[in-house]
Amino acid sequence: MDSISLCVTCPNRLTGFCGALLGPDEQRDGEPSGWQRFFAVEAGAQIATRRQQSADVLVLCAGWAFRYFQLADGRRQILQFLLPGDVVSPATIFEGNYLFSAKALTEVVVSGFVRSEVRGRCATRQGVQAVLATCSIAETRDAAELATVLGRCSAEERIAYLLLRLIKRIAAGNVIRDESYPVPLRQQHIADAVGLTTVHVSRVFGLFRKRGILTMSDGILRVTDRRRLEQLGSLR
Amino acid sequence: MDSISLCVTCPNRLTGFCGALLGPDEQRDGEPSGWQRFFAVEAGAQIATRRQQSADVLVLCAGWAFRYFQLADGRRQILQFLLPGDVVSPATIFEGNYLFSAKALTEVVVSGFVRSEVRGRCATRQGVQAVLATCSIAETRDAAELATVLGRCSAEERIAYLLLRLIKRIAAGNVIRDESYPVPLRQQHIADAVGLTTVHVSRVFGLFRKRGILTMSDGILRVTDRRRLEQLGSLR
DNA sequence: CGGCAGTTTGATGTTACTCAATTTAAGTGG
DNA sequence: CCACTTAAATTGAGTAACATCAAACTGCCG
Repeated sequence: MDSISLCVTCPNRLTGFCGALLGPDEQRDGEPSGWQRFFAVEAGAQIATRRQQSADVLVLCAGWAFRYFQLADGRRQILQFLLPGDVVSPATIFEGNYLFSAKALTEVVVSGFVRSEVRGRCATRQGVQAVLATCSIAETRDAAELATVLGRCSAEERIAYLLLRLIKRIAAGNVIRDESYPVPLRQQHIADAVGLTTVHVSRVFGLFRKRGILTMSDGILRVTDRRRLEQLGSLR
Repeated sequence: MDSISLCVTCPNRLTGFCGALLGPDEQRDGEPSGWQRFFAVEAGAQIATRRQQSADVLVLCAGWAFRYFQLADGRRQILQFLLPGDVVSPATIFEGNYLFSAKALTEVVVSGFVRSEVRGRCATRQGVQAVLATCSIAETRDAAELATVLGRCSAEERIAYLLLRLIKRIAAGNVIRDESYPVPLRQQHIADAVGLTTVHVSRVFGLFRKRGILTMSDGILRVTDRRRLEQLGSLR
């Protein structure tokens, strides 16, 4: 993970965690502010490793990544896909080492905030705590929903759930036409996220294609029957 | 859920969340302090329901309960078993309504703290924030580990993991002799916690018994081969 | 053109589910 | 104390869902 001198603009810095953390005065392009650093990470590279000590709080600025938990024998569970604006590991705001590992899916730019500074602002700056609470609540809700889906839902339901969650998050930050979403995932990632094998993921995609629900190729997910997808993948 | 006038002593109030929240001056037996109420809940009764509005932050004082998420068709996933001292739903400290439902396993005593007061103390009282952070981190870690186990582990591993987690928590607050733990769970609860059917849970217990790993009857779990159990159920 | 990573497909195996019957345990009222 | 009731656990047989193994196919890049 190389530190880059070029100052990269975090496209989502005005919203979410970054937005609350940085005052409006600091949210202009310009040289790094001293307690904020930027890193470029190449596709597929490790961003963080469980139990590793971390100097700062990482926030994803550009590209896709994922948080995961790996068992001793190599099996792994992807816990969350990370999109620009997401905190790589919210727990690092309070704790020195990572609870989970994280890897880059695409080329990625990560911003690191010095932890002590972040915590200082948590105490003093108006609104940071609220954002922190919201973020922490969202994290536990997501993890618990994932557990529910993994424990109680079929392969089709799991994949439908995952894709629905993803496209909602993608749509939140982008203009979407034709129910067509950029999703830079291999079937291996989907398998690791929903607790299946790649072979079975492929079969389910085949089924979805045959039934006219969706297709996925070239990193583009095209949803052709949103209603049916939601019948399968909504938890309510 | 009846409010009880009798003042019940929360045995764990000196540790964890309650301990940090209440000052040492308030930690004596006596009449309720005005912003803290107590409720008695009978075995099997609902303590909280998802999306229900909550006036206060509930903490379990006595008995066992569990948090769960229920799907529209009745399938449910138990997310965590709650022991005395546990916050029923940590998110309620910040949010008005429950993210998850909760039910009593045994007769239970729950203590309710007025939310505004809790939040006030979060801002001012030394140490409350740290405990809150620790508690929130533990919650996400547990949920993520659960997701990993559900997504990637076999039935035997799942049950071993669940029991190991439970006995660690039980042992933390009690004197344990003979690797023998009080566990007031039906096989139905275990099934709902690890994403299996009761029939299959029964078979796995039969296997564990035959192999001399553990037995469970009359609400007592007896571990006869801790090492083998840990080989199955440890994540490291 | 060959090589490689990712996907698809088929055949077969295993794990866990379903359904149904039986046993065990725990009350409950006479 | 004992028949009766009921909930929980166990067992067996058959089935469905998903895994495993292996081969073929696709698109891409050097």
